[in-house]
Amino acid sequence: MTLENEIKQIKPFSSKKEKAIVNVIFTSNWLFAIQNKLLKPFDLSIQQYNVLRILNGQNDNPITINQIIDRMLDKTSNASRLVDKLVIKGFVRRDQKETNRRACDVVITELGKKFLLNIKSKLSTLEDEIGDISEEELEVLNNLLDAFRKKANYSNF
Amino acid sequence: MTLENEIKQIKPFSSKKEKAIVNVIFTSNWLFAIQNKLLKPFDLSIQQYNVLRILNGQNDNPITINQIIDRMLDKTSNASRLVDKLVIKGFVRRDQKETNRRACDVVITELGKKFLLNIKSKLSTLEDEIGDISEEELEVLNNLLDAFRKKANYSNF
DNA sequence: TTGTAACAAATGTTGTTACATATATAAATA
DNA sequence: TATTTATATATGTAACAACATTTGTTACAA
Repeated sequence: MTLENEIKQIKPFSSKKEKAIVNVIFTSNWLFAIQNKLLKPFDLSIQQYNVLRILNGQNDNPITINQIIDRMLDKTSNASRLVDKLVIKGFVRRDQKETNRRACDVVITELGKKFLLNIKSKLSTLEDEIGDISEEELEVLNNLLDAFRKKANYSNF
Repeated sequence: MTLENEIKQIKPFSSKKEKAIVNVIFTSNWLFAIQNKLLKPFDLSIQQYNVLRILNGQNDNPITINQIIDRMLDKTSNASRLVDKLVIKGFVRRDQKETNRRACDVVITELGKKFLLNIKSKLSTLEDEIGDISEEELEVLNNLLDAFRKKANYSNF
């Protein structure tokens, strides 16, 4: 179904670029809704899930809160409290850094790894069941999205 | 810049589709942050802005709250309170429907139209300054996103 | 060395969102 | 007609997020 039909738009988009902007946002929200539904039974928010994935991707190298924020898809200012929740659940450990007592080392625990593995097996069906699109097309999509995020040099946002 | 660099990922994505999922979400958040920054001086949230655009797209035909929800990019359950805020600002009118006293007619006011026009002129620079990508590529991007949102018939999310 | 600035994280506050529930009305059915 | 069910919106509540501020620590310059 095309975007115009899905959002029941009457006026056409004023440009392909405007449509692409809306299309990216709409698709993202669509993915969010699906993921959210899948994560709900695990009592884990998407942001918590993403932090867990970031830590898992570190191969046991601890990272700081600021580094987590850097790597997050949505640069939330609440990483500190997100980590809190993961600590309470036992999925994450947070220790004061030895070299810098302001910063802290955050690392995923074995329990966190197991939990994530369990979730991933459930979520992988999501990947299988969406996207009527070939490997070549996925490659193109990824490249176009990367290009789409370029800003003009003089722009100041 | 590629996605992997932007989110400083160490492990590669396990599939092009997984990368595409993250890429769409990341790009959407990127767009959100830019739009948010541009709308901030107007004291208007993105959701309020979107509702205003939906109403403006109606060519003076009133629509109900449910129809607004239908057309929204993020199907929030708070359309009622969003309309509240726009009514307070004088950008929108809400009347009880004559044919159905449960429902209501929501319509944009002249003030709302003027306000939107003013904002749009500011936001159009956003469109001009992002996306290093041709018209043909935008067409491809839009089609790929539409295809990406397809679900397998048997899937139940 | 002392004072100031910069930094990393945590926290307070305010507003928003999601979800469940309530209210009011309309439609359907017995 | 009376009762049940469905519909459209509104609202209460708890969790969450954004933003600003605070706390504790480090760096650096006078």
